[in-house]
Amino acid sequence: MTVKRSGNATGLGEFVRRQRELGHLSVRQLADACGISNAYLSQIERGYRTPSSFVLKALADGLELSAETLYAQAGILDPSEEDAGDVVETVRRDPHLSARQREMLIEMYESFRKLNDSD
Amino acid sequence: MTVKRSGNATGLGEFVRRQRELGHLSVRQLADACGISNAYLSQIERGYRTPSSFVLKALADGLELSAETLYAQAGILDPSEEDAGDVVETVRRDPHLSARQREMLIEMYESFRKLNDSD
DNA sequence: CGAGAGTGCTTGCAAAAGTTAACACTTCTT
DNA sequence: AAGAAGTGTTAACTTTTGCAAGCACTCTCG
Repeated sequence: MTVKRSGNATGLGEFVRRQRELGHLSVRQLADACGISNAYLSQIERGYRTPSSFVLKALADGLELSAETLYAQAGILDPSEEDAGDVVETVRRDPHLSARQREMLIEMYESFRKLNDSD
Repeated sequence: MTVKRSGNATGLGEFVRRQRELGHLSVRQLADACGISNAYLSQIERGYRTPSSFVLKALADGLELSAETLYAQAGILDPSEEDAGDVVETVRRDPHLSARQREMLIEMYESFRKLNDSD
């Protein structure tokens, strides 16, 4: 195969592992939720295997995040196509919220970020 | 693998073939453009093979359509997930949050919206 | 008529994906 | 202390992916 492969495979694995740990799931729990074997998930997380589209999709579902995010992490979707967007900016621009509500959401978001960083 | 597979695999193949013919490309031409073998492309189009994420991405590029479109055809991406923009989507895509944190933010956001609507 | 060159398709194989069954380790229970 | 149950990982295996090489066919051209 001439197609570029596995350039970001490790990045994907690390991302999956981080997401799994943030959700306090064991390898077996997530693997079961995804319908794949725990051994395989372990290998994916450590960059020894490159999951297929279907497994990637199942992982996204199991981790409860959008498939785009995972695909972007895998280096499959162009950044321009996925563009995760900045939560803070999007909240600021939302015309349906009051100023106070915006503030609360942003504060909540940032406290989550801070929490996760200190893990 | 227990993950649902190849449900739409044939649909994908037919779609690729249609797109290729619309572009007046031969199997070999598209295969070359995608960096895959013509034999393999032929099998994909007739539903005998399920292309990996990387090949799918290459096919999208070769056919000059967005990866989302192809992934949707493959039954991998939900069509609803295709457009970005609002707060909920942005939160769902944020790679730095845990599943629970995402849920909390979204719930908070939606309760705000509901509150505001009833004014 | 041939000889190229174009079309899609089949075959056989190497390499990668993915599974089952174990392993070594920790933690909790009795 | 020992056993049960949880953690992640390894090894050996089967299945699928993806390719190189070649097949059969059509069309064009000298």
